[in-house]
Amino acid sequence: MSIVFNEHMQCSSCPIRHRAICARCDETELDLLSQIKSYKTFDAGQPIGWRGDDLTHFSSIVSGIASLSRSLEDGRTQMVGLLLPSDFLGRPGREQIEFDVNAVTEVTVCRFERKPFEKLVEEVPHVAQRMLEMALDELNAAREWMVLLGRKTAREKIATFLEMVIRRSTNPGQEAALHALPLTREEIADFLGLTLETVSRQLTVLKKEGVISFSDRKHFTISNMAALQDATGDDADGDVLF
Amino acid sequence: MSIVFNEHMQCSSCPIRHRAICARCDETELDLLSQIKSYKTFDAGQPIGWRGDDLTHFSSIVSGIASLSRSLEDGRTQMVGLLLPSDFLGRPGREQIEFDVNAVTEVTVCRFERKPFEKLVEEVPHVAQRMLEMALDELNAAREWMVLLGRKTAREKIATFLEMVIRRSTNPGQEAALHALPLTREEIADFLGLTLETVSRQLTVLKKEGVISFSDRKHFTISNMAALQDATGDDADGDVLF
DNA sequence: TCCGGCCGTTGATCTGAATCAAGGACAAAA
DNA sequence: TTTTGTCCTTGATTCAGATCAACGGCCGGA
Repeated sequence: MSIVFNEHMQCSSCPIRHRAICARCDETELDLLSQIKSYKTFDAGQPIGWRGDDLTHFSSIVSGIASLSRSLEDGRTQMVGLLLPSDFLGRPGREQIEFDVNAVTEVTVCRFERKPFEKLVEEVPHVAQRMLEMALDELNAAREWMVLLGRKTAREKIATFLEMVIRRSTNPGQEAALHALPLTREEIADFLGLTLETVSRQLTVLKKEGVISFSDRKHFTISNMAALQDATGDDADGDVLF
Repeated sequence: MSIVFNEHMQCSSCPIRHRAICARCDETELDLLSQIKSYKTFDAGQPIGWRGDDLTHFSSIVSGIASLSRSLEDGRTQMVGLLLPSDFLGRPGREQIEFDVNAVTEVTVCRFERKPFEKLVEEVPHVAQRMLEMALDELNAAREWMVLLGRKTAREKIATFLEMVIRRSTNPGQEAALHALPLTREEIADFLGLTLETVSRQLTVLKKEGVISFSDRKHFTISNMAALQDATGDDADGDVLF
């Protein structure tokens, strides 16, 4: 059974209450946010917005996964971010969206109209402080990702990606657990700066080596975590990418 | 003649007064910052800090250029940021440096000890607000850079890089002007996810095509801006990368 | 002025991943 | 059940950029 998000939803029972932009807010501040919030759900595969569109709302992902990407004219596409629950979408001070946003799975967002939200950011320091923290986390993740895109081999990219998936999954500790891979091969390719064929081949190699195994296209298990770590190309004291 | 940065330097006559983290501060707030600031200069080529070092100070670049980079164990290196005057270094809430920092040219920073600065970020909303703006700008730049690293050809990378250099140079309008290229070929390669040989070759190609010309290794002129733009692979309504 | 050490250029060759191409598996629709 | 479309896999071939290698130019120090 899943939660229903509507005007009756209380912030206090929100699943992202302590991780989203409202994390540092007290009850009074939460009330201010609450007054300007509304929920919206997008079907899997639906565009949430295109680069250049007017930025009418700021949103927090409440459930589901959205992608941020940019395309060159000839169709080459690079994903530049994956938005998971509690991640924030939109940037104060800009009037347009800067990247294409798509719902990878069904996505529900908690959103705020632009003007009132920008006013609130000025007036409630706890919101700006939390947004700063989150922006710096994302900046770090983006920089780690730049290392992957610029310098890692296809094999290292795939291994790093799988490692990230299990670290960010709902049961991160359990390496033997079945992990969901919500992206298609093409989406993974756009995330890693590869082609979908190369993604498929490298997954097959890791499978043949006994490092991972698939129950179906979208679910896998780690059979040999040490080997996966090794294949990432990162130092042993590896960093947290997201 | 260059400015001397010492304890007598007044914030009001600081070259980055209106762009750095203090940009939104009023005189009173500036005074608080002023009480905990000091200056430090690093020679060209010197390391400013290594990943994992204790983060003792937060710094604003006052003059010069610094680089942020990460290396894999086998020596492959990816630059993940170029810090120009007014850019900020260090991240509240972390106790270690997360990337290697090097002085590309001689660098002077205005710096603040960690604890008092973190306290100040909590107490002076204008600082957190400005830092948020700057972090979001950097995040955007990092994401644009991810597109370059993941999807652009060597030629497109070089053209995009040159375009960025002239946009961020001190005389951005003047396309006929002589522009400084403060990085070595190897540094450019580490920035673009290429080898130094490929950088050299692509610069030669653009030179032979009459798009750019070099007066010496570190200074060039744009001869054909339209051709350079075209070679970047970006849409005509190109974005601002930094 | 000569020497030694970067730094940069250019050439030859190699190779990892892209591209081109053909099917196969699966799920939803008819 | 068959059809249709999407997603994925696998094979053959190509090619952009890496790698390996040699040398040239410039600058600072002796």
